[in-house]
Amino acid sequence: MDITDKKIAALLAEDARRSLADIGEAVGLSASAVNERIRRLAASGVIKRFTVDADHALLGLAVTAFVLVGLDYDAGEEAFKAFAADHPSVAECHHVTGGWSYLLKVRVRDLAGLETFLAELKARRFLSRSETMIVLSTAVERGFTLAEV
Amino acid sequence: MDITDKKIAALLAEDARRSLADIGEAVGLSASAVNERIRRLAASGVIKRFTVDADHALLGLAVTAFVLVGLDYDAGEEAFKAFAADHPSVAECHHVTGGWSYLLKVRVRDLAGLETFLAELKARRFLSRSETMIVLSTAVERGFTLAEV
DNA sequence: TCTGAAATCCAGGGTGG
DNA sequence: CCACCCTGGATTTCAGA
Repeated sequence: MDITDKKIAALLAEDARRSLADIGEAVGLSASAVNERIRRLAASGVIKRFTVDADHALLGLAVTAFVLVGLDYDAGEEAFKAFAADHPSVAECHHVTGGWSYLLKVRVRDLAGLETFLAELKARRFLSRSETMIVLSTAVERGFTLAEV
Repeated sequence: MDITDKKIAALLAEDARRSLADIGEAVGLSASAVNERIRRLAASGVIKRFTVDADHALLGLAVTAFVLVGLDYDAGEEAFKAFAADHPSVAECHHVTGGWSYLLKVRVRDLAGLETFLAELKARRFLSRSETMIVLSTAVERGFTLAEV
């Protein structure tokens, strides 16, 4: 896990389809050496998976929202996490410090879909309170850059 | 943009290194037909980019936090967005509805790094107020699943 | 669907810390 | 001695016809 590995990881985060030869040129290694490093990065878990960024609006999920959840602990924290993991609208679920228990990032087709989602949370008695912030626009969304490492 | 395209996109979101033949088998198409569809998905912008999910903790970014920003509009909204776009610690920046202007997702090495980041925001007079939620654990983090489409 | 071109993967051997 | 790198060829994947 040296600086070269980090450069390779950053290059892959930008474009995972870059050829090994290209990456090698950028970091000053042969294609096979790069291949071996990527294999190790994946094996060690630094690279969790190869994936694609999709444009959710084009896929019919026009609305993104963040939901601050004040959990009703009678309902069970594990049950809540299981619900979040299983629910297809939940893109992220973080346990956070502060006045709220969890922060959810949800993606739904439209505002009606958001209302349905919130109704589900209420029906299952997970909420003691909640606050929803609808995303109007996203200025930045990225994996990571080298500078921050 | 039919159901097959969505299936392909979902499969790629799970594992972008799956072979065309595998994907073809899953959706009932030949490898080259899949190849052509992926090319179109990328060209049309449904697939924005191929990338990797990295384990930020292993890369030395142990702390993730969400910062709710109440913008001081004298400082300039465009300037703030430019700051967020350029700052390596900012993973996401969303303009949101509700009592706060922006929601930032930041990744830093440690709590000292978080403090430094907040100090930068203050030094540039972007904040009229702010609230920081540190991520204790992340239960869900994924691209998208087919069910939600 | 087929085919040439390109990328990836693997084995072997070499080099430096 | 171990970790890492390079070369060269076999195999797979890819993009266009």
